[in-house]
Amino acid sequence: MAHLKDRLQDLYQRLFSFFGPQGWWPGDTPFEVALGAILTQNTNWLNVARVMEDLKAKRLLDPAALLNLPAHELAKLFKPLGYYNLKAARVKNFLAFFAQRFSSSMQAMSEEPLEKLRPALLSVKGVGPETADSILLYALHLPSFVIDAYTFRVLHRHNLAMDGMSYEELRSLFMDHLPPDVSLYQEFHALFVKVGKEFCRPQPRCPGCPLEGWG
DNA sequence: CACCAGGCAAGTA
DNA sequence: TACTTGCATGGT
Repeated sequence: MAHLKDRLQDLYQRLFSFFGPQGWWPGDTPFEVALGAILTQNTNWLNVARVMEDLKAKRLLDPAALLNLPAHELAKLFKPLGYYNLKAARVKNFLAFFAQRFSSSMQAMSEEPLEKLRPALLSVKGVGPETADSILLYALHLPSFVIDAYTFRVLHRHNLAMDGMSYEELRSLFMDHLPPDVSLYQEFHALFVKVGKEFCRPQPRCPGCPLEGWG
C-alpha cells in the first residue's frame, strides 16, 4: 500500500486526466463568489445562479445594498433556494461582519493571514467549515482545502477516509500531504464535485467511473 | 412519487 | 462528545 501522499497525487492525476481542468466557481467578482458560498448551502447550484442573476438585474448584488434590504425582502428574493429565512439571516450576519471588520472590502479581507481569518469566518453564525473554506479558497485565493458532501462520499467509497473522521481531519488529510497551492486545491475540489455528480452517486453503482476499482 | 442538492446550528442525552 | 432535527424550494 502506497504512502498517502502518492495516493492523493495518483487520485488527482486520474481525475484530471479524465475530466480536464474545471476552472470552477464562476462569479464575476470575489464578493459574488463569497455570497454564492452561503446561498448554495445544501442547495442546487442552478438555483443559486438564477437568484444571483435576479439580484444582478435588480442592482442588489452589492454588500451595502443587501445589508440595507429588510430581512423579509431578502428572504423573498431567496425563495427559490429553499431555507430562505435562514439564508437571509446568514447573509446578513456575514455582511455585518464583512462591513465591520473589513469595510466590505474583499481585498482587505484577503490580506488577513489564513490562520486568523478562518476562525474569524467560523465565528459568523451561519458560516461553517465548508462555507468558510469555500470563501477562503475561491473568493480570496487562500490555500484552504474544501471538504464537501461529494468529497466526503468519494473519499469513503474509495477507502481514503475511515468512518467517523471529522471535517477538520479530512481537511488536514489534504493539507498535510499536498503543497499549499491555491490552483491545485481549487481544481482538486472541483474534480471531486465533478466525479461525485457524474459517477459517484449516493445510490451506489457508478458505471464508467474513472475511479472504478480504485482504492 | 421518492430522492437529492457545494450545510449549519440548536437541542438532546 | 456524538447523534438528531429543523430549515424548504426546485430538479430529476
